[in-house]
Amino acid sequence: MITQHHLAPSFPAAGLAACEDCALRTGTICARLDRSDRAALHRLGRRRTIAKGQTVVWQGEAPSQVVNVVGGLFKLTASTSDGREQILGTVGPGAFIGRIDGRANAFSAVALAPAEVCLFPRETFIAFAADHPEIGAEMLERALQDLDRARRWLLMLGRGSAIERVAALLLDFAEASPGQRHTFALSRGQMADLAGLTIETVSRRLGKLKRAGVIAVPERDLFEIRDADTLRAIAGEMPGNGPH
Amino acid sequence: MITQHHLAPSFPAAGLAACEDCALRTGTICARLDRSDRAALHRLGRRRTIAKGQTVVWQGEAPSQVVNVVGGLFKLTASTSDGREQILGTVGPGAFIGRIDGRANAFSAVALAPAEVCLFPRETFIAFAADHPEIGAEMLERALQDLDRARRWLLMLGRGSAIERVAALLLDFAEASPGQRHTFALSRGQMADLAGLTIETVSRRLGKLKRAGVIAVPERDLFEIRDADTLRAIAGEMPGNGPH
DNA sequence: CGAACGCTTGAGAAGTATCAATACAAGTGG
DNA sequence: CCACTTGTATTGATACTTCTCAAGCGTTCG
Repeated sequence: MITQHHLAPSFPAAGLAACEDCALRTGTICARLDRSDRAALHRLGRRRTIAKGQTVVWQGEAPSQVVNVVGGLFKLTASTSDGREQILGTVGPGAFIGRIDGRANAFSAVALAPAEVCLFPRETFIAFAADHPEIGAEMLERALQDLDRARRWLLMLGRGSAIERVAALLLDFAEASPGQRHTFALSRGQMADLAGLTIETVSRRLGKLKRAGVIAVPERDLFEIRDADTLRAIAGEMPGNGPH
Repeated sequence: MITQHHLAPSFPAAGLAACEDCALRTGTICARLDRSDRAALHRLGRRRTIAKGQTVVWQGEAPSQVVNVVGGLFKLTASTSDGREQILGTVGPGAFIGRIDGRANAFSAVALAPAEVCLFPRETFIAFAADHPEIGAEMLERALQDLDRARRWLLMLGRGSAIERVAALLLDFAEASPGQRHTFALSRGQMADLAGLTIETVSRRLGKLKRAGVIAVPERDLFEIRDADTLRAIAGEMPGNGPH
């Protein structure tokens, strides 16, 4: 789907031994490395905690470092020259941010929630990756997944109405948190930026879904899906939207 | 930009020795292989000519083969369940189409012009790529480029007005054919599918640009840029839109 | 010539953005 | 504790853009 979500709410404390805890996770760049290689990679980078709202990658700048997301949630945003912002997607644990060629970043990456990352100097990381083809394979897999998600969202933005987009977002949020009640991972404004709409339109469409009994919103940042079938029908069965 | 274009109008005749001519090109998957490896890869696939309008990859199907585009132009399209079609982008020589994991394709690939491709059975290609890391590196580079283009277009579809999208397409076409006069690489309907608009809106916006003296359209599928600065201003300086 | 196709143009309908007012919760400082 | 500010969400009225439906035009091709 559009957003990748938290695998777990907590992460190991930052520290020298952090890699050994962290690498147990599936889906990280390091996952395919053996213990000694992982230790070598660990020495090249440093672990940092990113506060909510902080930017780790800037649009238009050639990155001097690459980012491996360990925990938390980032939005990838791009702006037009006249200041309109579009969220290109969100990424969570396991994501790799930063170009490996020397070109400027096409987007900025901003933490939506407190996050944990590993930073590597770009050149150093490239040199390491050259010696470890497993990393390249992992990165290729991730890139192809990201490409798929981007193209699915492209279809949504190109051909979907406002209510289709909002419904798709809700299903996306719901997928991330099992159970009956779900939280809005994004504010209304962020949902609008992601869906290519305005805050008002998002709010109105949510209201419409609420009045139609498809969802319920007991609190401002909580919702419940009352009629999942209708919601899915509204979102439209986009190709690949089913269970992966 | 959004579309990748012809590197040259002609390609070597299909034949057993074709690889040796073709591989001289830059930007193909094979480019990084040495002569003997290329010959080995050549034995695994087969070369085919694709007629205009023919589909090589189907949305929703798990691909049994992967496609390496040698020449021509393809559109990548996806459809919603109710039949609305969105072009996700176009790809030209050097492009690689087809998932390497077993999942279903997220889009169809249709030839917009007579094309030349190399087809490889998926499993066979994967096995070969596993033995030749250069291929993985090349594919990663391509995937990241494609991702960038997809995200740029995402910004356009999410935040751009109809006239911005049309102007961006024109600049894209112009970039592909040097000189004063440029041809529309796509029909009005295809431009509409790509820009997420209707045929009528595309036609109307073109008329508006024509009346404003920004472009001239001496023939139906030819245009001239009269006021490049204004056209660029209308398209909006999207990040990375400048000369690569 | 007539049919088919792609493109253009028009009028009205639908959807979304914009501008503006209001509500509500969480701080902040007196 | 209260008044005040700030940020976020909702709601309303209106304007604007784009879509939809429909007709007309030019070219190509049988």
